[in-house]
Amino acid sequence: MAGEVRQLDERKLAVLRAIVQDYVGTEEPVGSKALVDRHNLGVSPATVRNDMAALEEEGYIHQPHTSAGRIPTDKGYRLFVDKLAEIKPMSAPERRAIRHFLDGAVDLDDVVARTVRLLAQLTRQVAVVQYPSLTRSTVRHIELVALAPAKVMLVLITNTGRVEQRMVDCPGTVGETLLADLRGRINARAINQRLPDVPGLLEELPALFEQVDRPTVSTVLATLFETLAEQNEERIMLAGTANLTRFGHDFPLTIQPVLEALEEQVILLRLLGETGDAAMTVRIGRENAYEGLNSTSVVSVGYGSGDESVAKLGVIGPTRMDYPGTMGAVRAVARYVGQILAES
Amino acid sequence: MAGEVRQLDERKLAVLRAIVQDYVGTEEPVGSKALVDRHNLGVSPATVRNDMAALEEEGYIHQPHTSAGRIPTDKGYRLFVDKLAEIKPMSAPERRAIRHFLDGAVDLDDVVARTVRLLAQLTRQVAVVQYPSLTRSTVRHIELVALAPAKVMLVLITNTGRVEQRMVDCPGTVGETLLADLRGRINARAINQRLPDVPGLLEELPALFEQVDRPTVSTVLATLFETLAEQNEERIMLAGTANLTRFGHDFPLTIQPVLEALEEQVILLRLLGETGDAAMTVRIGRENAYEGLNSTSVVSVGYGSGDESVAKLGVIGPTRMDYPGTMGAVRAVARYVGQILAES
DNA sequence: ATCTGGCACTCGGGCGTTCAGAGTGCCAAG
DNA sequence: CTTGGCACTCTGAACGCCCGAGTGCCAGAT
Repeated sequence: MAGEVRQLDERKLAVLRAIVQDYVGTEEPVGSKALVDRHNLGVSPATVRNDMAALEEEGYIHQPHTSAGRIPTDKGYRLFVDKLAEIKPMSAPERRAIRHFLDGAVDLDDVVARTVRLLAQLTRQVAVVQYPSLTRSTVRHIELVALAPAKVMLVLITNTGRVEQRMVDCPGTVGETLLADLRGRINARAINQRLPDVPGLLEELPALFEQVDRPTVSTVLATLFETLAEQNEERIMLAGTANLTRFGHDFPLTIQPVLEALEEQVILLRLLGETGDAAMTVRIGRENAYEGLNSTSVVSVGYGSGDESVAKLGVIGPTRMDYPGTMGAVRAVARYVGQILAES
Repeated sequence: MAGEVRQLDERKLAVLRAIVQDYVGTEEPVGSKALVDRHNLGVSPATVRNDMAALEEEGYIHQPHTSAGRIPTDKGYRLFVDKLAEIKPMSAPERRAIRHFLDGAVDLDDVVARTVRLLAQLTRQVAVVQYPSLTRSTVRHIELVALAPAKVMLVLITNTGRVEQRMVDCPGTVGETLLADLRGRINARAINQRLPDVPGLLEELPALFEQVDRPTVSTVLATLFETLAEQNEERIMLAGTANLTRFGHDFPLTIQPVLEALEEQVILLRLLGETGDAAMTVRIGRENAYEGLNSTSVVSVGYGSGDESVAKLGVIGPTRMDYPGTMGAVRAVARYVGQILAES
């Protein structure tokens, strides 16, 4: 049949858009009168009421009680984000400020710290930034250092500036020549390779060494592979939790599960993990898998030094948030932090 | 004159103690009747009322409005903590659980992460743990690695398991022999020395090298000293912010400045910095320098691997907290994490 | 000298009532 | 299909009321 999903005509969409905008601004249910006043849709309140009834019928808005204004539902926000809103670009001064603020960073930690604070400030919400993950980055250098006769320190440096170090307890004494040899061979093969590819490239390495040295070589490599694989080392930085106080009126109930979620790196990582690599993702209310965040929305996007994403960042706010502005800020910050990473 | 500070007799103190205990339990102003019911002070409500009047006169308690019960003031809590309360020792099973939970840690990050979670769980408040500071610890090893002709990586490993690394851009090419020489001399002098003492011990080092190498040596040493001195690299880990929701009824107002404070490493570091090294410190309400924490209390103590403290930890909670229990938990956790550090 | 019971007083908070305003749905007319 | 009109609903603020918990004080008992 022709209209299995009933088509909403142009004006009804305009009404929905207006409702979302007003509600986000005032935090109060918005009625037909107020709507026609503030937005000049060229029709009367009565007409708007009819449209509202239709929108409610379709599940885009809902009224808390009879004779109150309307509030967008998750579905309403979803439609708004998908069809009705344009991402609001940052103004030139804002872009300059972002750029300038991030430029001051001295190392990777600092970049991430500045990014997350910046994002929290711009959006006035809770910001989350994932450290550039080891998985996507490439090897800049691998170093082996003898600390004691049978103790070696392994240091891995990535192109994103991240440094990981591990102690390796070797089965026997490790000579400096062996170490130098091993170091040379590892670096020759691994430099500029993506981390997940490295184990494959080093597989045949033990066979190239003398029989007696093979246990040592294998031990070192095992630790290296472990370090490379260690996904759980993915770290996250948070800022702007104080903005939670602006969440809603039914305060403690909403905020507690959110605070709990924010403490669980695992939950946050999963949250960001659901973000598509390149495109910006918006998860609204119930769309969030973790139910503590059922009354929040998450706007996230990947960022990276080159054209591909090495990590994600985003913000968490009430479903009633300024989506165009938030999305604009998130996109801009992701873009600039990517540039910074590429330069360093 | 005899009693410049009016002496509070034994019973009045007992009344104060009872008030604090009850208020902490119920969160409601406590009246004379309720007191004699729950604690068997062998006197009548009327007598208690007289005592209360005296206590109020002295500023230890106060009533929100006429005809309400009494609430302890900061001064009342202070007296309670100083004179009336005994730190509540952990039970044997609790101690075992602490020990067991901390024993599972695999590296320093993990120790700190586990400690802070544990503390938050035990006290049901916000826990803060400072990373073992570079200042107090000693050098285990210093490593120099040539990454490129004029680029050296410097790695500092401390006895607390902390690893710091820096890139050094040298004025000219650095030969491997020079590097080995320098590495040897530095380590010979610095190993097992306290970090702040190291610069003094290495001062004369450049003079021992050939004229041409001195700029390089000086550059490396400068970076090393910088790393040693870098107090601001002191990191802090937090947990239990969700417990803030149990703070009080006048919620958003109390919680916002606290959340803000928790995000500022600087504030937290200063907070912990005020802790006396060995003794446990309790700062109650207004005693906290930072005014956002004026309606909270902070219980903190130093911990360390040997007999001396390398860092601080503590909890932040409402002034109305269970001081004996909290202090017991803080002390126990500090003790055990110290042991763990000493072993590793 | 101290404790106790009694008593009058105060005040906050819960509860029901009232009232105004905002907003709705519906209908009949344009 | 839109509009103005109208009757209806419901919330939230304001008000008044009363109960009860708690106090301070005093006079008498120990």
